Amino acid sequence: MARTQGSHSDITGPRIRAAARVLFARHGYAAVSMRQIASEVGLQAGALYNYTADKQSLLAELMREHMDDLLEARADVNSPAKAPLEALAEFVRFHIGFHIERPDEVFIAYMELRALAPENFAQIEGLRRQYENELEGILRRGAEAGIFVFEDAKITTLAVIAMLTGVNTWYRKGGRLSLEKVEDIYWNMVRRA
Amino acid sequence: MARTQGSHSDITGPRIRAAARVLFARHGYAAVSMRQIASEVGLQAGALYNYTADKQSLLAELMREHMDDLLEARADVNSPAKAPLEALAEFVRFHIGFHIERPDEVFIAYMELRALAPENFAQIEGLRRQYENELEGILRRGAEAGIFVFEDAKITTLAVIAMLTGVNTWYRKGGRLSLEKVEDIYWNMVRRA
DNA sequence: GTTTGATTTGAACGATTGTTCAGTTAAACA
DNA sequence: TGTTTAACTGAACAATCGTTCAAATCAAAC
Repeated sequence: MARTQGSHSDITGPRIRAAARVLFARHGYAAVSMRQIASEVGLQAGALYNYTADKQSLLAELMREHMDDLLEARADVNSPAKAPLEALAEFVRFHIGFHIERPDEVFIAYMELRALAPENFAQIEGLRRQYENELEGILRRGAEAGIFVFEDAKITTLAVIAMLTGVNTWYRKGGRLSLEKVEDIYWNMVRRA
Repeated sequence: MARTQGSHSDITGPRIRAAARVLFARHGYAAVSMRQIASEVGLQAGALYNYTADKQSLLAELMREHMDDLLEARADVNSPAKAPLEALAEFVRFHIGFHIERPDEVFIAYMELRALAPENFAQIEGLRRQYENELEGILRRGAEAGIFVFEDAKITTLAVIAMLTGVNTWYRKGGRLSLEKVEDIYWNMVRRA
């Protein structure tokens, strides 16, 4: 066995995904060629296929990685036995904080769903629903306790998440507002609704 | 001169743009081929070039058409000498009403700016700024009159428009909420901020 | 019924696409 | 030092891309 150390492969893989992430977010999946990605990493196009089965899988991997990070980070923070109102506040702050740090990933996860092959779409959609269920659970428990009032838990879940993810359309790191300010703003918006 | 009447060209042109609009919105500009567009209209790809110089111009035309409609519709409604608060309410209702009726156009105008060649980008951006200036003018007049309070008129303008255009991420025609309800909701949100 | 010119076809073009693969390179082991 | 093998190159592939254009088609005008 040669080249277990000093090998490039354990650093090239992440570099490829990073380049793809930036290019996909900036120009869109369909508009980016494998040669562009390779050139960004300093490789020939053929070398990419040591790290991904094809272009489609590269996109799917990026999305899966993002969703896995999201669910894992959420699991780290989540404390199951909390009052609904407190749990909702915690969720809002977590969601804003996580998404504000990853504008490229969020943009891709939202925009390029249409570029996913059916099987990949189903998988990513499953992870997404898993995350939505966290919020939906909080809302349902709140409704049972008579704290929250809404018509449909599913729709309300989607509306809240759409609203929260909307931060990324206007917030840029290093802007006037601090993360805490933004979290407060959105928490107030959610609470009112 | 033959075929001034009964000619197909005055119906084929709009049909091409309509097909392109739907396909661009659904799959993205880069992912849609001229052959797909042509096939949707029942033509061969070559025939499209009687109606557009190239694919890029087709996209630019769609955007320009949309922005022209927007500015024209706005000019029809706008009554210049109104109190700032009333003018702002009118603007919010107009913006929501106009955008909610054109989800495809709005989505393309927002997403495919990156696909525009520099000169087309500059032109569309000019029209967009023209529209933004309408709102910015209202805000400035309101600030001078001491009715509105904000730090930066330009940023506030962008924030309000981004927020309003956000309707299209969740509102679908035929949903539970009526147009008037939605207009009310957003007007309340804007007024608070 | 013939002419006319707008409209469309169908084939072709060069470029670019995603992908494959035999061969080269160089680091790690014996 | 020589062998091994992961990592990469560079060329090639079939397919598809946007675009062009001569030829065919069509319906209105005379």
